[in-house]
Amino acid sequence: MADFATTEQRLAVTCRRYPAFPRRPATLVRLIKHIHKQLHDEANLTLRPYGINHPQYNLLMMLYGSPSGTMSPSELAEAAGEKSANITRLTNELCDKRLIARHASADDRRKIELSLTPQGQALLDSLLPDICTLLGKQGRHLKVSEQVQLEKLLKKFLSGLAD
Amino acid sequence: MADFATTEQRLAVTCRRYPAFPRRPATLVRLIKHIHKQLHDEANLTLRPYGINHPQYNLLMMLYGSPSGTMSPSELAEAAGEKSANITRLTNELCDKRLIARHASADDRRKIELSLTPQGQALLDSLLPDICTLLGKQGRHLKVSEQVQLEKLLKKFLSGLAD
DNA sequence: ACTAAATAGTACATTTATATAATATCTATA
DNA sequence: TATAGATATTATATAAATGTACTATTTAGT
Repeated sequence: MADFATTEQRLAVTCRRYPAFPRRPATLVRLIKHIHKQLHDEANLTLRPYGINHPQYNLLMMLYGSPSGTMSPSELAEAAGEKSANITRLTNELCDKRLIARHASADDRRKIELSLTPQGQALLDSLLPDICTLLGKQGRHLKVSEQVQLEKLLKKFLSGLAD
Repeated sequence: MADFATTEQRLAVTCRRYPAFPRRPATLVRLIKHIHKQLHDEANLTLRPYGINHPQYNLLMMLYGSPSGTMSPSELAEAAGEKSANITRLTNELCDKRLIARHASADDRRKIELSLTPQGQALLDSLLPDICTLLGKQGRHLKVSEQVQLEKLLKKFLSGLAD
């Protein structure tokens, strides 16, 4: 899977059979897919010892990075890129583990405010060293200047995707 | 979701609370996640009228791009980035729709050879124009030179991910 | 104030993905 | 040729994600 050569060969065959096929964008799309899968799997592997999976970790980190320390389920869904229906299940699981807490919002009674509990905070404190190590390893093949350039290009690419 | 600014704000807060957090790799990881999700959703939207979803389309395209025209389930799993257990269900669905066919391999009776049927080929012929349009649109914000550069950096990034 | 439309959240049913283990076949070596 | 180990595939059970529909609340227009 980390070997991309066979994928490129398949793209070459595809373009031969269907010359209009936009090879470069297609290559980018397949690269993104490969990388995403790899990142997802590696994160899950790192997180497993801590009893949570990647989506759950993401939710915790969204709350960790929230300026106010709280987010509503729909904000969380948007931030984490999950469907809102999915958030209910994931936050239920995190509530069951006492990693986050639900509180009714004062100014809009439709809303619920989610926040990290001390236990949730403690869990993050315990696992962040491993996550930092992982992120460091994942970026190791790129010089800082390349990381900056890649970030810039990815943002530009993202901006071309409709929403 | 296509607005990445709030994500960057959260990363800033995260780094303030936890200075060792590797901000640049983390930004790359979140960008990849956002882009992947967007690509996945847009592809599904385009494919829906044709009665297949993105994973199924991917399998068909792997076969389409295969030099020999056939692949075993495990080759297909590797190529499409699906877990091998998942391939059984997906290929079952495609077989039910008569888009692919299964044949026992002559030289290794453990193996099965999967190939596109004429109907599968016809379906691809009918949907590829829409897919090409989509891919063209998705790459439109990047100049060719930028696409080349992005491709190069993504490959380098991928090479740093263990397998 | 009253009503229509919009928003927030969740429940439920369905679809999709994963992990585990079972079965069959092949390969290598004693 | 026996047999241990590796490989290919699938069955089954479990988990995760999604779509749809529903309730409650708020907002905006009359």
